[in-house]
Amino acid sequence: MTDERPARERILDAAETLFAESGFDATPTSRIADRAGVPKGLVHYYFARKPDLLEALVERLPDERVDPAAVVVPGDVTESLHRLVARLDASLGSSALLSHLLWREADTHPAVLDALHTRFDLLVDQIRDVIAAALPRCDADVDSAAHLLASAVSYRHSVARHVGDGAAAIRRELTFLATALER
Amino acid sequence: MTDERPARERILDAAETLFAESGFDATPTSRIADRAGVPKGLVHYYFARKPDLLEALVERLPDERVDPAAVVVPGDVTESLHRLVARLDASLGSSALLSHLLWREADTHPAVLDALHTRFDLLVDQIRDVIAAALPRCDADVDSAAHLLASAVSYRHSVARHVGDGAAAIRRELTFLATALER
Amino acid sequence: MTDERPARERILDAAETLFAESGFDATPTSRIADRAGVPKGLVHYYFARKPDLLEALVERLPDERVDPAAVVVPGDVTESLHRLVARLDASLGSSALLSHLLWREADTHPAVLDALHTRFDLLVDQIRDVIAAALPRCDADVDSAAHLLASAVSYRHSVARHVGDGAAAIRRELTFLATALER
Amino acid sequence: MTDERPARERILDAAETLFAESGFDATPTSRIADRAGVPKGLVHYYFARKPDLLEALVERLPDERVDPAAVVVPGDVTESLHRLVARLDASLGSSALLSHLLWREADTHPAVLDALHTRFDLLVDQIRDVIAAALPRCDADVDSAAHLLASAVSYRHSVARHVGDGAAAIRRELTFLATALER
DNA sequence: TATGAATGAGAATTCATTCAT
DNA sequence: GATGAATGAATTCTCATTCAT
Repeated sequence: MTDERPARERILDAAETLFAESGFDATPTSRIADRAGVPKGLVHYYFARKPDLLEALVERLPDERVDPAAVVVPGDVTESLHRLVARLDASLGSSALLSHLLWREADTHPAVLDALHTRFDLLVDQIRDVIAAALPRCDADVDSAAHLLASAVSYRHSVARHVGDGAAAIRRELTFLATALER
Repeated sequence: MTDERPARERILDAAETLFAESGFDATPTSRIADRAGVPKGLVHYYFARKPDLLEALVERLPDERVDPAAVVVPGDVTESLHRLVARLDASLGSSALLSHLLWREADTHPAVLDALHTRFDLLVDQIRDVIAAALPRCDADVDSAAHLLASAVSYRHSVARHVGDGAAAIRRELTFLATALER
Repeated sequence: MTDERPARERILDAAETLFAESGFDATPTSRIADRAGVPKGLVHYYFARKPDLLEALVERLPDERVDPAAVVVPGDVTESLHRLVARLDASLGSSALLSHLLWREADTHPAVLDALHTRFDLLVDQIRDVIAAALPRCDADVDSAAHLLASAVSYRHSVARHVGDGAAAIRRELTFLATALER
Repeated sequence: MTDERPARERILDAAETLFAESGFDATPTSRIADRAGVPKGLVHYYFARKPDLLEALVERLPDERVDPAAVVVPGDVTESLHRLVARLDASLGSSALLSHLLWREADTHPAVLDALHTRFDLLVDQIRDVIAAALPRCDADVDSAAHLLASAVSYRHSVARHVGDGAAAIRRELTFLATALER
C-alpha cells in the first residue's frame, strides 16, 4: 500500500511546485530533493542538468484539450463558451501555478516558449471550434473574438490570478463577446 | 562635453536592459556594473541589495498615460482605439522589454506585482475613456470590452512579442470590438 | 547651549560602545559614524586607520587610581578592601564594557595588551597599598592575597559580569582574604 | 597508513588553532580550508554558517574533570591543590589557546558564554572537592577560597598567559590560600 | 575642515555538478 | 540503481580606505 509514486515523478512534482513558487533560477536542486523526499544525488541521476527538469515538466504538461461536443450548446454561444472556460479552469486546477511558470521561463528556455505558444494556439482553436459549433453561420470575425478571449483567459491564469473575482470578470467578458458574435 | 549621465542612472539603465534580457536572477550585479561602466562596488553603494535595483526600476517606470483628446475621433471608435494603441506602442518603445520583465518578476517581487496591476488598471481606464469619448451613448458592456482589449494588448507586449504580426492582429481584434460596441 | 561635545569625542564615544558590544572587527566604521551622528568621511579624517580608534580609546582610559587615604580604615582590612572595591566599581561604571573590550582585543592589539597589564598591575598595587595601610605589620603573603583579589575583581568585571550577584560574591571573598591576613 | 583524520575533524582542528590565534572575525573560512588541506566548499558543506564552526568547537571541548582521588593528599591542602592545578595545566595543554578563545568570543556567541560558565563552575567545584577531601573539618569559607583560586587560574590561562612565571605565582597564591584554610 | 562618492580587495555563501562507493 | 561527500566557480555583499571638492 505504501506503494509510493516512483521517485522520478516525485522529483518532477516537487520541481513543478517549487519552480512555480520561486522561479527556476531561485530553486536549488537540493530543495527539490528535500521536497521530493529523495537524496540530492538522485535528482541528478534522473536529470543530469537542471534544465532537463524544466523540459521534462513541459513534456508531461497535461493536455488541456476539451471535447467540443461536451460543452457546446447549439445556438447558445454564451453558455457554450461558459462551459468551455469552466472546463479549462477545472482542468488547470492545481497546475495554475505551472501555467504561470511557462510565462516566466519562456524567455530563457526555448522549449518552454514553444510549449507556451502551442498551448495558446490550442486555446484559440478550441474557442473558435466551440463558437463555430454553437453558431455555425456566424459571419463575424470569429478569429479575433477567439484571440481576445484567449488573451483574457491567459491573462487571468497567469498574472492576474492573485486578483479577486477573475472568474466573474471572464464570464462578463465572454458574454459580451457572445452578444457581439450573435450580432 | 563628456557630459555623462550620472552613475546611478547608468546603473539603472544597465540593470533594466540586462534584467529584461536574462531575468533578474540570471543577471549578476557584476555584469550590470560592467555594462554601466562603473566598478562593482558602486552598484552596491547605490543599491545595497539586488532587489533594490528592481524597485528603483519600478519607481522610474515611464508614465504611459495618453491624453484622450489627442486620440479620440468622435463617432469613430475603431479609429480612436487604433490611435490609442499606436500611441501606447510608441510610448512603450524601448521599454517593451521592461514591460515583459514586470510580468516575469511579479510573482517574486511584491513591488513589481503592484506596479503591474497599476499599469493594467490604467490601461483599462484609458481604453474605457476613449470608448466613452468616441461613443458617448453606448449601452454595451464597455467595461468588458476594455478588459478584453487590455488583456490582448498586454499579452502582445509581454509573452507574444516574439510572434509575427502582433500589431495587425491587435488591429483586427480592436476593429471587432469596435463593431460590437457600435451595435 | 547646543554646545555639543566635539565630533572627535563623539566618535570615540560611539566606537567605545560599539566595539564593546560587538567587538572591534565586527564594527564597521560606518556604524560608528552613524552612532556618532557624523558623516562617514569624518571618522577617517580624525582616525586615518581603524586601529587608531582603538589606540585613542586606550589613551583616554580613565585613571582608576583611588586615593588609599580615602578608603583605608586603620585596623580593619575587610572594611578597607570593601571600600576600595566599591570605589573601583563606581569609577568603572559605564566603562565596564570598555573593561571587557580590553580583554577581548588584547591578543591582536599590542597597545591594548599593554594597557591591560598596566591596569592589572595598578589594581594589584592598590590592593597591596590598602592592605599595608590597614594592617601595617602583617607578615602574611600580602602579594599573593592582592593577586588573588585582583584576579577575582577582574574576572567579575569582564567575563562574569553577566552573572548574578557578583558584588556579593566579591564581598565574601574579600572578607575571607582579610581574615586570612589578620591571622 | 595515510590513515588521515576525517575531513570534518581536520577542519575543526584548523578552525580551533586559527580562531585562537587571530580571533573568530579575523579568520576567513578560506584560511581554515587551506590549513585543513580541504577545498573551501567543504568547510561550508559541513558547517553551513561560520558560527557553526564555533559551536562545534564548543561541543567537542575536552572534559577537564580531574579525579579528586588522584590528586588529594589527605591533610595537605597545599600539595593537593598544587597537584590539581598542575593536572589542569597539563590537561589544558595545547588547548590553552582554545581556553582564551572562549573568553574572547563569549560576548558575541551565547553558546560560548554558556560553555565558559560551565567550565568555570566545574573548576570551582573541583577545587572545593579537593579542599573538602584534604581538609574534611575545615570551617573556613571554602566556597570563597575556591572562587578566588578559580579566578586566579582562569585569569592566568586566558589574559595573563603571555606574562612571565604564571605557574610560580599561582603556586604562591595557592599556598597562601591553603594556609588560610588550615587556620 | 568636512564630506560623500568612488574603489576594489576580499568575505561568506550558494549550488550545479562530479564521482567513488 | 543510489547516495552523499567533495569540488570550485560564481555571486552577493561588506567595508576600509582614498580623494576630489
